[in-house]
Amino acid sequence: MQLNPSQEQAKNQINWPILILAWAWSWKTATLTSRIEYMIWTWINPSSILAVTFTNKASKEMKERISKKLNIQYQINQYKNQNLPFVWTFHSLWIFILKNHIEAIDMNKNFVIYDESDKLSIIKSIIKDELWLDEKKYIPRSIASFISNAKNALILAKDYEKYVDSHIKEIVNKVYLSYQNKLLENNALDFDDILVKTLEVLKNDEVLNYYQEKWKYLMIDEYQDTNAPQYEIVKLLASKYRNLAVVWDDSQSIYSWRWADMRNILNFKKDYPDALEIKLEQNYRSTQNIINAANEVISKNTIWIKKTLFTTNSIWESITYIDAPSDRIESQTIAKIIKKSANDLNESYAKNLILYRTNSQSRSIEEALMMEGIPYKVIWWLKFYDRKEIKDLIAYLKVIHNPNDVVSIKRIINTPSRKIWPTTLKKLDDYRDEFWVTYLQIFENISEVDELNSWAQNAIKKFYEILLDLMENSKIKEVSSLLDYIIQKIWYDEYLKDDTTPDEYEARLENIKELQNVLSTYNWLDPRESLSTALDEILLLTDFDKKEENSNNYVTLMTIHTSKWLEYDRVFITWLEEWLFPSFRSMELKDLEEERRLMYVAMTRAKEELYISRAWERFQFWNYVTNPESRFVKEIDTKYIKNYEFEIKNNFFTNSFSIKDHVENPFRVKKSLIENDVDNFEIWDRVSHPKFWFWSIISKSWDLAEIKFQTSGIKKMNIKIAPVKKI
DNA sequence: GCGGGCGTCCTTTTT
DNA sequence: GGACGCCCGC
Repeated sequence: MQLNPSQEQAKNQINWPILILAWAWSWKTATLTSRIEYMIWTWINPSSILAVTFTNKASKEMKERISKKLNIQYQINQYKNQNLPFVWTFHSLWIFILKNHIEAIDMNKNFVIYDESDKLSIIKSIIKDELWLDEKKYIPRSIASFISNAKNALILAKDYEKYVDSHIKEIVNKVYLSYQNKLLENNALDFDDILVKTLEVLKNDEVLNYYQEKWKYLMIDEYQDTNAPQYEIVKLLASKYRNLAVVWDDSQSIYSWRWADMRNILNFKKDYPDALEIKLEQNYRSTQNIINAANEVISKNTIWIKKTLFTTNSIWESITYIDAPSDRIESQTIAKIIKKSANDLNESYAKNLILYRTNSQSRSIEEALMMEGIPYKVIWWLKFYDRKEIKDLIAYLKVIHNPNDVVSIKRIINTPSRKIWPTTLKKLDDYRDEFWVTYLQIFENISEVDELNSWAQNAIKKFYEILLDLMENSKIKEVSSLLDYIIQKIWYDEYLKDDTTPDEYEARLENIKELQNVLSTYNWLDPRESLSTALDEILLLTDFDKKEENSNNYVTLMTIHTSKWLEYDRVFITWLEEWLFPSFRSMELKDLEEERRLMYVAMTRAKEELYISRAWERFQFWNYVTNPESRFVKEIDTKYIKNYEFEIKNNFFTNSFSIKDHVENPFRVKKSLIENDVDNFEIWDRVSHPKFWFWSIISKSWDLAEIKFQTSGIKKMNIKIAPVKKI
């Protein structure tokens, strides 16, 4: 590949901070790879180069390119090889640092990582059993999001008190403190902690110095998506040698809801006022028409860096608009188009990507694809790890690895059933709190726990024996045979068979087999190490990462967020309706602009053909609703668009729903004529709202109330006239 | 104590 | 429409 002048400039500037603006498909990965190659060519030690990406996919791609260029091979634990540049995702990099140096902040390196549901179960138990509060008023998910917010703003539990300015935050403060204690006791970290603790570790001068010397050349991709802790960590790592290159695109910033903060770009310029700025503006993928239309949409944003994205691809294929009467016809049309081009042109189904705003929207499309007999695959993040059988087995592995992991112990102690019931567990917990011992210590001396009858003691003793045996075996067995051994030892297969229908049983066996496959890639490491490496990586693993690109003949379905980084010949963007995309939760300017960037990302996934679709009538929220056409469709000049011609116009409504089923869109209920009695509403009352669903009141002064949605923002409303109902 | 049945609460987006 | 929690009957 021949680099263009700006790419060339980015490649050659290796001893200076640089800021690279890279628009969609400007070959930034290729540029970065050339830069690495060039560095090595100037005798820079490869292992002192660190490149960080957001997704496993991106890091895999970069590794492949580097392998090719340098003619070398990456292996699973790349850090063992001293002669390769480090290419990592943010999360695996932080975990690597923690594995090596978490002792600097007095934690044990056998820590485990808790996922979202582990986290919620801890928070729930704190709210219920420790604070004796009603989990319906103090919703665990909501409290969890407060805590997550705090962590990403770098507010530690011990400092949270200073920020308490409302009743709810008082509760959050208590939960936060207790939650962190529990994590510490369990030797566990949650996702946010991975960042916070890494930063803490790097505040140790000796450790920091070690990494500054280790990685003298830093490259960060997708910098617009970094959040505060990530920014701080990168700043620390780069502060000594100042060889930091960051790549970003403001138009593709779609993670502000995860605290990604574009101000980090401004901070970068402040930290490195002498930084060189380079723009990569040539798009090497899409046709001019798609690029023009995408530019036009994004230019409606008020915060937007002027783009002169251009391409030399001169084909002017129009964007096709499927303006369907019903959701069923929308999906059927998509299926037909795919089927037709597959049949007529004998092309692979793998050319097609179907995008939607939220995961739940895949269903209607799946049905149509199924009807046409088109093979497809829905990509759901973390779905693999979320499955019960996988969680069960991984919980066993986690406990073997870290016996302090109480959450996992609780998960497995009665799975399969050992008749160790919740009351027994409660007694164990009380005992543990009273005598300050670990579960394992209790198990060892179970006969001293007088609160338990001999039957329960015996059951636990048996469980403990199993555990000991598994731990013993983990020292000698490679990780995939350890899994075999666990399954056999706990009679897991029989448990599944009893517990499920034959079909489900088959599906679960499939998943376990898949887990086996994943684990067996770690077999060549020594047993303990393979267990620990596998556990870290499985948690970060997703369906998406297992997907071999274009190797199979199926249509791919995913959310737009997931599609970032990918390119397909033919792309369908579906459900283009107001309230859905843009989402009804994102109607404020700031959020709306992020939705628009999301549309930009979606459009630029297409290389050759782009289809956009909406339906006049769709079955949604257990009703038939009509939503107006998305503003994003209107924002594309009609000269770029042609309308899809439906073949059998008269058949629309025989396929569709009868008119009487149709109801008013619940999102667009006109302001209520009924005046609410203001005195009926109290703080902490839960109310329903036709547009925003379920809320609770967090403050009230006469008729003006602040109402908080469970996971998102606070809205001010006048209770008297707002269409709210007490529930 | 367990499991089935019924009521409640939901659905952004993900490392 | 489905997941999950809770209640009540064995």
